[in-house]
Amino acid sequence: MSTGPSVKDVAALAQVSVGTVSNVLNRPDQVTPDKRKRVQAAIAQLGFVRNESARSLRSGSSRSLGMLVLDVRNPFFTDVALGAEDVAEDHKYSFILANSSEDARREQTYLDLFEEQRVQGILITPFGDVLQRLEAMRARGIPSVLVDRLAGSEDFCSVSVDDEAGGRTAMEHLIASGAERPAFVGGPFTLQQVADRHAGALAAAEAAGVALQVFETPNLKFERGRQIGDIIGDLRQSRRPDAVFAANDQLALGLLQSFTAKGIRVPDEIALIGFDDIDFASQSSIPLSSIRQPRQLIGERAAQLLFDEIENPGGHGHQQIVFTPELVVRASSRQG
Amino acid sequence: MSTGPSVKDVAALAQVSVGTVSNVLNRPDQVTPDKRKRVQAAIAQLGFVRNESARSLRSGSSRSLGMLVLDVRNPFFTDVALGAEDVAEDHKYSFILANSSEDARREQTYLDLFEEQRVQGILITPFGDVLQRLEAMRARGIPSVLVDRLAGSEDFCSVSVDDEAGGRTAMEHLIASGAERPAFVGGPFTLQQVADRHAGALAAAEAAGVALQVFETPNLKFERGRQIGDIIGDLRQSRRPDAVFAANDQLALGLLQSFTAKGIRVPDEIALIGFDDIDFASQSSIPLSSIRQPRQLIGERAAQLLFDEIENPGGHGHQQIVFTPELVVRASSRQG
DNA sequence: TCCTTTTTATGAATCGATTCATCTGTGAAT
DNA sequence: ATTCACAGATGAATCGATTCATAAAAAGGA
Repeated sequence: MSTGPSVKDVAALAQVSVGTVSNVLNRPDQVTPDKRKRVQAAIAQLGFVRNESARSLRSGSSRSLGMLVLDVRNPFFTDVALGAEDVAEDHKYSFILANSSEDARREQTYLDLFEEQRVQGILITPFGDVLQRLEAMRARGIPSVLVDRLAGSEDFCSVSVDDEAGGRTAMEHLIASGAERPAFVGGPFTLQQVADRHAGALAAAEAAGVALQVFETPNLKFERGRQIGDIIGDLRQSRRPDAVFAANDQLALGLLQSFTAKGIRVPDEIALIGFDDIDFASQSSIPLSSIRQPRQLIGERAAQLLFDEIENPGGHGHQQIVFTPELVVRASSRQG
Repeated sequence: MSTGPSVKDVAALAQVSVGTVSNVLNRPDQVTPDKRKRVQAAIAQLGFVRNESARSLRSGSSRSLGMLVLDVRNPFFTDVALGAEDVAEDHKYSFILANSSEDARREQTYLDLFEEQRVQGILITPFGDVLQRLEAMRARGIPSVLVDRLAGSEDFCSVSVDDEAGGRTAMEHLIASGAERPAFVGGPFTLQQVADRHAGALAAAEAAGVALQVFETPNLKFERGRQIGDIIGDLRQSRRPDAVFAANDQLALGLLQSFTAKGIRVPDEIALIGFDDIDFASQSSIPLSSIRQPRQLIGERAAQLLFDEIENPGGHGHQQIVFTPELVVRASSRQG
């Protein structure tokens, strides 16, 4: 129940001043080896652990980074997070991963938390309408970088892929493979990624002179894919799409599971392509075609941009890094 | 650059004392509606955000939970984390997820971090030798619950499945399906889960009078499975196992990918079973047999036990919850 | 030896929210 | 009219590590 030993206790035991203890903790080479050892011994003996709250209260800085993703269950985001975490570790920052679950309320709650904890910077894949808030936070000294989402303005750094190009590529591929009644599955359209991927697909469809059916979903999760799969599967043949572009691989895998269960042959009856190219895409029952994003690299670059701004707030110019996604064709959309 | 407004500024603007501001923040119903509204208006006007460091320094408590998992890329753990996070949210606690990546050094680093941040409790799937440290932390007021790992002693709460039974079930199934040269793939054996799953498999093999080959791996990741798959695939027919039990699904999927690439037929030439039954298991190129664990439920129960101890440190009795895992047979081990 | 520069050490002041002993004002009871 | 009880409000003291101006000690230089 005790609050544990403090620097004072350590100082007393080592017979030095509290300032010296603090120096051993933060600038060990400015302390005589003799005293340094005495202090370290005292720390070990008492089991002293520095109170981070007191530290960051006084010093103002917290040495931690927050990352807020749309869905931790999506391997795409854990891969991105891993890349970012590596960079954070190199800088000796701790890394707090939070999950908005595509829920605007949770997103706000976690931003509150980050702000209260005075994290030094935020990596975020926004869900709701948070850009204004992020700008306000930057003004108060907490910068942020948009991840997997192009900054519309020059006010943010962002690391993303060209979702529209990705969407276009996916749809062109489906049409080139013979699709006559293609569909897009995904949502919500307030999510920029979804809107862009759809816009690209629509452009490709229009260019080819075919109509694009749309099935809007409230989120991009596996379960939802299964549900839409059931709906699509139950359509009568003439109205049923013969090719589906899903806004991400989770949805696509859900669709695939439903189709498989219903005995719908993929790609013969319905061709299918996803987005992200998560590891499991290549391993699904029918290997899934997808649009590949450089997952870890996105995380690394985003963290690097964030550190650039943290360490050099004045001379930092906002940058938008945009990767070009890559078509990966597998059995789910290969021409029969 | 400013440090932002503090309670003092709010108090000045609202023309009340700092104590009243604090009361509005923490016990709003003890403040006259009139003043309460003035304070809230001032907070909004200044954009005041409470400094969590100062709060928890003074009050001693942090209202946050730490969770340390072996591998965030493994969907098993994100599912468990999700269950725990839900419970944490119900209690209005924030939830910090960290990733030891099966690395003892990182594990210690994150425990340091949790301790420095004075989290109220820890959920951990231990990798290295940390039980003593966890006991010391409990003595200092930070309790922990072991996740996916049975506590050997009565000193901890734990939520796990019976890994030995799971291992036995898996191996019995392989043998019943005709395996004559079964193998176990997994590691390191210092990981209790791995040791137990292997022990169960070994017991089943001995009972059936067949030898069990072992391929030890340094971790349980996808990549490693692919590597071992290549090694196994290159063995000459007579020495090559005809059935493999992998210590988790990630490994199993890696093995499967390698086998598929090498043209080895599963299950005809080599039968395969994993452990965890992650969502993707049912969706792999050849649907993967597995031993199912109740993933979210494990996380929920663990968090509940932790809260029980946090909120009632005196009258808390340690509990070991052990779920019985369940065999799920799919194509990867179905008799030909 | 004495003076200057550099290196180490000291400890009071500080960060910002919370706590709690104390004070004020209102209304009920005598 | 006087006392008592009590809800509300106050603000100085507090949590623990860091900072920084200052002092002391050590190392060079003349």
